[in-house]
Amino acid sequence: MIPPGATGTGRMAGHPETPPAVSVCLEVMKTRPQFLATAKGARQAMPGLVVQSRDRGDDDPVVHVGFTCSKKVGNAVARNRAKRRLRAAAQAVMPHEARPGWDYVLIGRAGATAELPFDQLTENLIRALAKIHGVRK
RNA sequence: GCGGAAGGCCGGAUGGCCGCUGCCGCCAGCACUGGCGGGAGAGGAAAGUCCGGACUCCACGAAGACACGGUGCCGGGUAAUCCCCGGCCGGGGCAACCCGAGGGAAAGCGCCACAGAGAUCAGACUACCUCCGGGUCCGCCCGGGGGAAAAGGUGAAACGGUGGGGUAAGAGCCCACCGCGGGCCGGGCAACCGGUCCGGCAUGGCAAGCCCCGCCGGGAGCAAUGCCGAAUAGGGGGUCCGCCGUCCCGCAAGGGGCAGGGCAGCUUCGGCCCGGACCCCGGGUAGGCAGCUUGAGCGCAUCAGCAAUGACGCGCCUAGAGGAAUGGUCAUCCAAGGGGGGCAACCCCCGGGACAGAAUCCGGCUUACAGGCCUUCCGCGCAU
RNA sequence: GGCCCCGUAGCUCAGGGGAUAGAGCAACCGCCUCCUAAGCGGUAGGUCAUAGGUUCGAAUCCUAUCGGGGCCG
Repeated sequence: MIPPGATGTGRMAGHPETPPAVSVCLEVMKTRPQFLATAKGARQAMPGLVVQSRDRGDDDPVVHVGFTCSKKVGNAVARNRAKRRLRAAAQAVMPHEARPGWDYVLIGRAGATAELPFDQLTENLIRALAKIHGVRK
């Protein structure tokens, strides 16, 4: 999925094959308990998306990222398109902005996630992460 | 040129950068895997899950019957169908053409509200004709008997229709045509069509009411099914057992033997109940693998056929994910739409892309859909 | 992905070819009471999910569509 080659537990932190800027290793979260746990954490809404996140507090520096859309967004085509754009945005932003050991869930919003220009969408994501990290400090 | 009918096809294109999922080759590697290169990667409906199959499991002597469900003009096509093609009949349209669950109501049962005199073993309100009696303003009226079922009116439907004869008035009472039923002849594989003769009105509608007749159907579904298989808990089996106690050695410290605990029992062997540790076994969850993509496949040509389709030849390989890849972004072009300029061809600017995302695989049907292209045909108008 | 069920008044449901489509609760008006509740009387409220078809006639029968809900080892 979005992080290069990130499937399964074979990928451990510290390997240098991830994007060179920051040594943050991304993984996609898939299971319902992970989503529910992250939903209890900090939440930041922006015009183009909603971000939920939490510090897992364990020693594992892996960053989990989940993508989701409610049926409010539209039919299957609209939901898949929104999730793809969120993946593309996460791929561009998360290696630089994410914090090791945190989980993030990106939620698509009706209309905006699919229609907003891409640079605004990434800018939304950066600002949302900055706000969350600022509050948590 | 205008209006219309039918059928088929397409469903943005090209390129750059960054990514995702399989496959192939090379290199590295114990394994997991990693690197480089190459090539592939959503639809006509992928949808609804309405039909039909393939495939898998379950059940079952073969086969048939009953029940239940489906289907229903005839012939053909197909692996099969509630599908497709051709034809028939009925209805609609000037026509091209379109629509139709379209077997059986003289096997049986059931239903036909309201209105109406009468609704299926039909019926007689108004009104018609006639006879008898009475009345009379000589038009006719009243009462009773009989004839008759044409007219009015009701209804979705009134026991054939139109016309003529006939009659006191009438009636298939008689005649002609139409309709209906039966026989014969001709055409057609058949549905059915045409002709002719006879009968003489007998047979209201509803079977998407029960039903009868013909044909079809065993049930469940890829979350099917097969294989591998953690942790934890639990099941079966095996071995061993702390503390305490007791016995032996020793002056003592200590060492060693027996013994897990409990119950019944004089004791042994043995029995029952309750524990702990370790090992083994099978079931089995998460998870993984297979099923999983070469198939009633696609393209082209020829032949057979009115066609659906079939036969044969050559060529091609065309998604296989698994909470689920097929994307993000930029540029140019193409078309819908809008504005401006120009007689026009055309030019410039703005603008923005229908319905919709594979999930075991096929054949159909149905539904959604911006816009575009092609072919054939019909009617009207004009010109020749 | 597959299988199955249900759409009738604001809510819960009847009605299974001929009704003006009913019942209970809720709503509104009135009576009762010092006031409220209960009780009594009355009123209004429906594209019978949508579209075709069968029938003289459809909420009811048939077909398709739309919407909602449930189940699977």
